[in-house]
Amino acid sequence: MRARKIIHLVKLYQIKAHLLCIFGRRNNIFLFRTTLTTIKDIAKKANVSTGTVDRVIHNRPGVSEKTKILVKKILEEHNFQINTIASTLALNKSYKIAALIPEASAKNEFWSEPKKGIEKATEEIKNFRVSTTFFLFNQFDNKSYLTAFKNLIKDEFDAVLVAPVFHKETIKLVEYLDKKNTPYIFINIEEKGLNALSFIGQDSFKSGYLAAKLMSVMIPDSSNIMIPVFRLNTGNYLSITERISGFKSFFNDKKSDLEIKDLVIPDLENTDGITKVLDEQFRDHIFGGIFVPSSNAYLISKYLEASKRNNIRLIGYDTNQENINGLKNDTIDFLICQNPYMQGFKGIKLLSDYLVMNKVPETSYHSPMTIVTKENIDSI
Amino acid sequence: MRARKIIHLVKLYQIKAHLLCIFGRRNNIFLFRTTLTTIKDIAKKANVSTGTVDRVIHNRPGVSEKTKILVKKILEEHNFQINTIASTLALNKSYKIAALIPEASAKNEFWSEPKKGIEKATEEIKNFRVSTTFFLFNQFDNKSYLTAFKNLIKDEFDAVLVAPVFHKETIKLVEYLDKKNTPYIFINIEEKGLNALSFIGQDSFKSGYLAAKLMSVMIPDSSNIMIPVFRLNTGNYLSITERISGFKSFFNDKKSDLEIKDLVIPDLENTDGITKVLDEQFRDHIFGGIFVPSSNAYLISKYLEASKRNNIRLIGYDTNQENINGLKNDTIDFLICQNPYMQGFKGIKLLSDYLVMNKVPETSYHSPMTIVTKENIDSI
DNA sequence: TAATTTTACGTGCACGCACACAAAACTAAA
DNA sequence: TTTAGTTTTGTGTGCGTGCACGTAAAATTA
Repeated sequence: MRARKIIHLVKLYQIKAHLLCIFGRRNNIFLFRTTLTTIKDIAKKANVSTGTVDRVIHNRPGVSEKTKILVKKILEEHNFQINTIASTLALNKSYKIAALIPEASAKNEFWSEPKKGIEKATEEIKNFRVSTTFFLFNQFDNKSYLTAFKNLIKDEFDAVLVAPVFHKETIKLVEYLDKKNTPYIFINIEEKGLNALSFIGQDSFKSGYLAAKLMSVMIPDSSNIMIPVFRLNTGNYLSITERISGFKSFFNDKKSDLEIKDLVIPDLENTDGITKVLDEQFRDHIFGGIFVPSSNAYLISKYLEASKRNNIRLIGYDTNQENINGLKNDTIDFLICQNPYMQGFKGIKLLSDYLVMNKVPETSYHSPMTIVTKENIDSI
Repeated sequence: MRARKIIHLVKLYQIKAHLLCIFGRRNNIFLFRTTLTTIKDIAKKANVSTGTVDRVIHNRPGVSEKTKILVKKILEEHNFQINTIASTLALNKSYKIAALIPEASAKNEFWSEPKKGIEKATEEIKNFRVSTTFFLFNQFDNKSYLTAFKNLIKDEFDAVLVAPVFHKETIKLVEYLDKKNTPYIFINIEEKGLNALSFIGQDSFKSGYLAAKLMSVMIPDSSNIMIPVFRLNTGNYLSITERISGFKSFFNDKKSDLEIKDLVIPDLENTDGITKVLDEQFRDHIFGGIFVPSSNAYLISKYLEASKRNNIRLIGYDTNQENINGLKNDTIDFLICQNPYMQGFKGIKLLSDYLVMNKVPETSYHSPMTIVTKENIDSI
């Protein structure tokens, strides 16, 4: 018994000695370390019990104004921050996060990446008793989005990660969450003006601007550019609009007199239809480049290949398999990629940090715009 | 007393109920959750005490073969993973990481970013009792690197994060660390063939390849390209070589017959000297583009401006202030940026994970090659 | 002034794990 | 069979925090 105490004393001594921080500089050696002050230490300094310190920290009632002020002062003096890992252990509380994202399909595997990121993050935070439940929907079917939402509200969740693919339906969802005071983060698609805790995704406008830059160095100043928009891209409609306006604003800023032709393509399932519409355009114009503001660049790529139109520069979004094929056979020049894995990962991490340690995230995290070419595709 | 027990039982029940996982699919709802099995649970199943389970988990002696096998079986059946946060709390052990990186100067603020990343990571892991000590050196002075190293070995560290700026000196450092069995990770500069736990930085070869791609779309096929190398870039010499060979290999692969002129510039402090060397080159050749494989693109940029040579495409590395100026006044077209903040952050995180939870990192993490232009510089 | 309520603070257990130590279960020699 | 030694297993304490509960002292009421 005695011996054990001594051993613990020695341990304690080692730690305390170890924690003797030398802040400041000496021989270019910096110690960067935040002292581990415990509520016990604080309690001793304030001549109160740990219970009182705890009450002060959590603003629980039952502390006289006098001691409250004293303890608060000492807490601040020591820059005390609660030890989250001990706290979670003691709290023994579990959190449930819902992830409302599109399901990946063979045709469109984009959303498998955020899902993987979410799963990885969930794995990392499981010891904090945070779990994730997926509610998947068809990104082309707003009904399925509503169904997923209805399934979601059957249970209680502490936070929600949403890919707000459908605007109107998202308003309803948000209304519900706001009423319930449930925090939520948007990923991939930005919805401004709502009470989201944060947004994680690309700055669509700037990505369009960058695409324009790339286009401008590839084509002569006098060229025309086509921007085809596919009807069925119901989802990230706003992103697409933003990308386009970013793209155009580059040439505006440059005071370039090159012409940009918007083109709506009604049905992305119908190859013949696409061909017809594009043939028409090419009859009337000479295009130097095509900017596809969605992930469907491969459709244009296939058309260009089939109709043997060479020397037309093509820039698109996202590294889905068909786009990658386009890159590899030299019909697509650049793809702008938005790190979808990271979006899912970060989304869950931020929500977990918010729930577990009350860490309020930034209002937005813009994922880096990785530029993918035939040459670097394998290293992305 | 009785009441308290009951409350705890209720708590326990809630958690267990909560953990009743429904794996698999139902209405597109997935529960992604790894069950929280404790050593207590395992002990009960195996009809042994938690002490025995603990001994088995950590391969400690004193367990009969029979029970060891039994416990191991049950551990595997439940896919048991120790709860790191409870473990660190119980271990009450502290780890010290040394960070051996160049110091940022007014002239070269690049290394302030990894430092910030390291500080941020340290802050995040402080509750795991991991601390970081900086040993800074002058990136142009190998003596200072050795001094920093000597300061480092005065103390004992559990892991080291190194920017191996000087090759020969790094060999010595590594020899020492290997003997001491201290794990180390390289950031920013790759040193192959050593026992580093991991490398975090750019794939220099691929970045050169990408630069070549960008260059190739900007200049006519018949142009000449200049690659100036500055003598004083002692540090990342290998990276620079790799970048150059990546760059050249792009045009090799393309079977392009354009000419690439290597140029060694002796003294980067002497503007007149630079001007003289470059003037000479421009007298003899017509260059369509210049690829600066170091962070000194701004020197070329200044020359081009001063000598009023327009329409020469310029690609460089790193977003230091002078390079940014070059971007903004349109003399530099592209900068390839290597996310230095992330390198520091990730380096510390990986070492901490390795120390605290024995998580072995990948052998290399290549940071995304962000392409910076005048147009997106403000959003990076 | 006593009885009662309210306020203010201390105490002890639990979270999941690690580890020192106690205890029990064998083993083998006397 | 007893005893000492060895191996195996069980127990208890602490890590830092949260919280239910206990309890003096102070404030209020009768």
